Amino acid sequence: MQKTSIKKRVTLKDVANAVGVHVSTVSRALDPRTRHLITPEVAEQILKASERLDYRQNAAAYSLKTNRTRTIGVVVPDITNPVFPPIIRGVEDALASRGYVAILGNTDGDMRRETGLVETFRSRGVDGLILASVEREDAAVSKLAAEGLPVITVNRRVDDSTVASVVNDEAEGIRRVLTHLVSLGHRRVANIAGPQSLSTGAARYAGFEKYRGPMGLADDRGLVVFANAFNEAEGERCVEELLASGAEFTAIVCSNDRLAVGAIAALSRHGRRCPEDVSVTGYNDMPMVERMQPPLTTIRIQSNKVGFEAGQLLVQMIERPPGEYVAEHIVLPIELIVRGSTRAIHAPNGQDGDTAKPRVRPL
Amino acid sequence: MQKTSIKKRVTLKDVANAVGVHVSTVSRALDPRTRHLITPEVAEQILKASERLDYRQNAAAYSLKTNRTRTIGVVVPDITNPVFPPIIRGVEDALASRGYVAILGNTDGDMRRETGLVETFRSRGVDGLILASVEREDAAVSKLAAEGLPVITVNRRVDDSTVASVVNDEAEGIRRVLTHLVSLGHRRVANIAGPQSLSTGAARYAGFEKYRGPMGLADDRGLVVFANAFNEAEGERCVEELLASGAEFTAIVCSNDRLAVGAIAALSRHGRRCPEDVSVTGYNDMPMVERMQPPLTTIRIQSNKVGFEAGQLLVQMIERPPGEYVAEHIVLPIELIVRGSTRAIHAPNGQDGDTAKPRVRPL
DNA sequence: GTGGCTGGTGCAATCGTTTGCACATAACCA
DNA sequence: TGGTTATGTGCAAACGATTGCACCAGCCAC
Repeated sequence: MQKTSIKKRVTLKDVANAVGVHVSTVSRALDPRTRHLITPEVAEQILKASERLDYRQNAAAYSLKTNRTRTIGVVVPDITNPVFPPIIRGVEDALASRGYVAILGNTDGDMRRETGLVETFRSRGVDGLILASVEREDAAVSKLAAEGLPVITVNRRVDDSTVASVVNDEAEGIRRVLTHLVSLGHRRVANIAGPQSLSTGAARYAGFEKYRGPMGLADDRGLVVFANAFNEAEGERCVEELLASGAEFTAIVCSNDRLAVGAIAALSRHGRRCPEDVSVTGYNDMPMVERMQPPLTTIRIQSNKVGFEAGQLLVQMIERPPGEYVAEHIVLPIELIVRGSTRAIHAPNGQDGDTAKPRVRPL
Repeated sequence: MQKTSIKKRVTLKDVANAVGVHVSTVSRALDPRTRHLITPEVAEQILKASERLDYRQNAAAYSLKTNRTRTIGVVVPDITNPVFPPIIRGVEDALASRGYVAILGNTDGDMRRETGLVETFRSRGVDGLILASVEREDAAVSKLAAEGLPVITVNRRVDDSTVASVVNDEAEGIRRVLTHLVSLGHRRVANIAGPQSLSTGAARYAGFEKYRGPMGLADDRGLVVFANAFNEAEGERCVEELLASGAEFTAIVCSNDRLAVGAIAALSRHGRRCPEDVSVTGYNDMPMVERMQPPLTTIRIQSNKVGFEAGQLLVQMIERPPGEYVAEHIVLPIELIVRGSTRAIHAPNGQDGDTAKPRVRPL
C-alpha cells in the first residue's frame, strides 16, 4: 500500500535516483535528439523508470531554461462568431500533434485589445502568434514579425507582406459567384462590400470590381454599398441603402454570409423575396446557412484547413533557426456552393440542373 | 537612438540595478500584497523604473518558483459545436480580468482523449480545470477533484456531487416547454431524449418523465426515443424510428436544438410539416435557429454566463487555501423562447401575436 | 607500452523569481 | 542612556530542467 495521498510531482532527480545515474544523463536519455549520447541499455532503463514513476517534464522549468514554452497565442475577434471555431480547431489539431498548445484571446474587433492581448501573450513567452484579428494596416504586427517572433495571420492579411499568412482565394471566390450569377442571366448585380480596412473585405470588393466589367455586368457605382462590419445588422442597413437609392438590381453579392442573412431579412421586409425577386449570395459557408430559408448560395472556404496549415507552418517557423525562414503566403482554394438563394432571372421556362428550376414569369 | 535591434528581455535584476536596490526589494515592491514592506518612496521609484524599462514578469520563472501558472485548462467536446463558443468566451472573460488565461482542448466526445488532454494540461501545471466534456460516470474526474485540483464541470455534471459544477436548470426548461405545448392543446407529445450518459440528456429526459403525467399528457412508452448523440443525424434517425413505430403525436420535445433541426428535416421528408402538422421544440437556443424555417421554439440557456460563473468560481477555488472550499453547484435559470416551430393543435385558421393562442378544441 | 581518441557520464552553472532569514538602523520606552 | 522592538532591506537558497565542459575509461595504432 503505497497510497501517499499527497502526490509530490516526480522530477528528473527522482528518476535519476531510481536508476542510479545523474540527472543530466536522464535528461539526455529522455530527449530523442540527445538519446544517442547514452548507452542504449542505460537509456532503456531510464525510459522504463521514468515510465514506471510516471515522470512528466516540468513545463515551467523547461521554459525557464530554454526560453521556449511550446505555447502559441491565438487572437480572434470573437470566438462566438461561427467563422472562427473551425479555424481554431484546425490550429489546435496541428499543434497538438507536435506537443504545442494554444492560448486564446478575443478582441471584439478592438485594436487596442489586440495589442493588449499580444502583450499578455508575449509576457507569457509564447513561441509564436496566430492572428485572425488583424486589419490591413497594422504596424504593431509588422513590428512583431520584424523582431523575429514567428507570426502568422489567418483568414486575413496585413498589407505589409513581410508577415506570413494563410488565406482563402478571395478574388476567385467572387469570380465564381459572378460567373454563377451571369449564367443565371443576371446583369444588374449589386455588391454589399465588407469593411475595406479588412483584407477580406477589400479583396472581395476588388474581385467584384475586377470581374464585373469583363463579365458584361452593369458597372454602376450605385450598385455598390459598403458595410461597416461583417454582421447581420449591417447587411440590413446596406439593403435599405440600396433600395433607398433607387438602384435596380436582380442579385446581390454579399461579402460574407452574415451580411447575406441580414440582406435577405431586409429584402423580405420590403416585400422582395429571395430568390424569386432577388438572388443573394454569401461567402464563407458558415454552419447552418444550408438550413436557412432559402438555403444560401455561398463560397465554401476551408476554415479548418486554414487553421491547420497555419498551425503547421508556425511550428515550422518556430523550430527553424531564427531568421532562416521567409514569410510564406498560403492561399487555399475555395468552392462554390449553389443552393436556393440564387435563381435564374427572366427564364420563361425550362433549363437544367444547376439550381432551382426557374419556372418564373418575367417581372 | 537606442534602437537595439535585439531586445533582451528586462528582468528584475535590470530594474534593481537601475534603481540601486536588491532584486528581492524589487520583487516585493512589484507585488501589491507585499508592497507594504517597502518604504513608499522606494516602492514608487521601483514602480517608475519598471514602467520605464517595460519590465514584465517572466511567467516561467514565476511558475517554477510558486508552482502556479495562472493558466487553466478548458476541455470541450468540439469547439466547432455552436453550444460551446459562448461558454468558452464567458470563461475567458472571467479569467482575463484576473490575469489568467485558458488553454483549450477538444475531445470529440472520446473519453480517452479527455484523459489524455487532462494529462497534458496537468503536466503543464494548470491551476485548475473546466470540463464541458464529462459523462455522468467519470471516475477520473472525481479523482482529480479528490486530489485537490480545482475542477468545475460546465453545462454538464458528473453524478458524483463532489465535483463543482455550473449548469442550467434542465428540469425547469422541460417543464416550460411542456407547459407551452399543453397550452397550445397538445396532448400526445413525443420526446427525442438525448444520450443518457450525459447529465443534460438524463436531466431533460427525467424532467419529461416527471412532468408529463401531472400535466395530463399521454405517457406512452412508445412516445420516447433515445438519441445516441446530440446531432442532426440522430434527430433524423429518431423521427424515423417514431414514425416507423406508428406512434401518434402532435408535438416533439427534443433534447437539444440540433436534434430538433434533424427532426424537422426528417418530418418534412415524410410529408409532415412543422408546425402545421407537428410542433417541435429544441433546447439551447443556439445561434441561427431563429433564422431557420420555421424559426425554432426553444429554451434559451445563458451560455455565456455559465462560462463566466465557472471562470469566476474556479479562480476563487484556486486562490483560496487548499481544502478550504466545498464543491459548489450553481444552477442558472433558463428562458422559454417561443417561435414558429410550435403552433396550436387543430387550429383551422387565423392566429396571432405570440405564436398562436390556443384557439383549440379539446381532444 | 605509451599517446591520442572517442564515447559515455558526471559536474556545476544557469535561467528569473520568490521568500525565510539575518542584519542593520531607527524608534521607542523606561 | 541602554535595551528592546519595529521596520526596511539584503542574502542566498531554492524551484527543475538544460547543456558546455571536464573527466575517465577503454580502445586502437604506432
